[in-house]
Amino acid sequence: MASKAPPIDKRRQILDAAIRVFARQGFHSTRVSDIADEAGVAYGLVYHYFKSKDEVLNELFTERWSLLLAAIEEADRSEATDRAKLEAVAGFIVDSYRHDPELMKVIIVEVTRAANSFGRTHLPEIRRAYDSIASIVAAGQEGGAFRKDIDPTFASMSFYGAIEQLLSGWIFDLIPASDSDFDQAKTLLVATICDGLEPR
Amino acid sequence: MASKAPPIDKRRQILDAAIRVFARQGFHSTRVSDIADEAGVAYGLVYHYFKSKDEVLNELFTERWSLLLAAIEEADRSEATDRAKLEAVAGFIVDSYRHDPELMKVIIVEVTRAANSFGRTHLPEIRRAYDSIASIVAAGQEGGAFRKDIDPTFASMSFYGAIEQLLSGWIFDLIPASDSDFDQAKTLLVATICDGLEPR
DNA sequence: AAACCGATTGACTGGTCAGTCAGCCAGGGA
DNA sequence: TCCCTGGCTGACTGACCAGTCAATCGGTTT
Repeated sequence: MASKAPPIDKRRQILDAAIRVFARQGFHSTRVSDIADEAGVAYGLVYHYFKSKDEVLNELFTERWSLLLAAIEEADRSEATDRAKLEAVAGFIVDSYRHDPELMKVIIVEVTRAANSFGRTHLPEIRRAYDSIASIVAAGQEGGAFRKDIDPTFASMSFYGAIEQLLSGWIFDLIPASDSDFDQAKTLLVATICDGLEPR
Repeated sequence: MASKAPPIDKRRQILDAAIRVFARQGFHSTRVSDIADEAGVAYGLVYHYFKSKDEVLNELFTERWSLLLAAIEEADRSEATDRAKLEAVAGFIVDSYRHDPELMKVIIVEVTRAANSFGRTHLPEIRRAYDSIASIVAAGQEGGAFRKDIDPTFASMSFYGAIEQLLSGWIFDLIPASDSDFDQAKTLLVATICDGLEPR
């Protein structure tokens, strides 16, 4: 008993190879043969497990984005202060990058910031993230923790935009990306959005 | 005398057509023939004026980005308050979108947020924008207008990221884009980054 | 051992386009 | 009138690559 799955999961192997190749060359300039080569697998096998090249990227995105959505929604529902909820969101995304920079690079560069081509399909899911963040802000306004003259949707876009810009900076070596930079970023992100630049 | 240039500038005509087509279909899925058709011009003429399809996009980006850089750098040098300088930057970008949404869509979607493929070539110029904004923030910190515990580069990335995210929201119909939304955005953008979400 | 079946292989096909190029045409000069 | 020049034309080519498919392999069942 207990041996329906082959010893090595070729499907997983292909997905992991795809992460590496997409991160290195970008989705558009990777050939399906590149993925197969990187995975050490025959060309045709990619099509045994996936309907198309697009579906490979799809799978990578969905796998990770659902985690991210879950994390944001959990923060939203938690009992923490509103500011701590935002910290949790920023923290989760920054840590995602820290632990798997290649995957996050692919997701941001090829999906999230490619809303014209590939990301178009996923706009609803992407939007759900903005909405959940907006919901945290709205709750903060209700409870008096945040001022009420800034539209929650607007605040959410700014916050998320700042996070993504930061990741882009790391991805393309525009800003230093050490462990301490990551930790600082979490704090500063929230400090900026909550306290602002002007001294109190 | 005075007629070296043909009555209609075909080169300009091609560039304008390219803006429309790139905005509609995205760079990757527009064929050079699409540009020629939209411009009402023969296929080969595109190659008379431009070395390649890439060069068309290049030209569009450079044309507009240099204006943007000039505007930011002028704000940086001006005598206004530091907060007003940031307002000038946000205002210029928002107005650019208001007056020419298709061009800005192309620039953001195909260059600025496509740092992996096309944007890679332009990273230095893009970076210059971040740096100039950072320089405004740094000046504000020197003069005591801004708190000093937030790294200027970090603040600059957050600010620019927020702006770009907002434009993306307009571009992809995630948030309403009326004239009053544009005006509000300028103010809120600066209010958020300077004052923060928490009440004072 | 023979039939069976899903995993695996990689040569091949069909379609798509960027870029080339040989030549056309209009109008200015001799 | 007849060249000459350079903007302009669009059919054509060569390269590239996603996706197909017929064949093979290796393990399991009867």
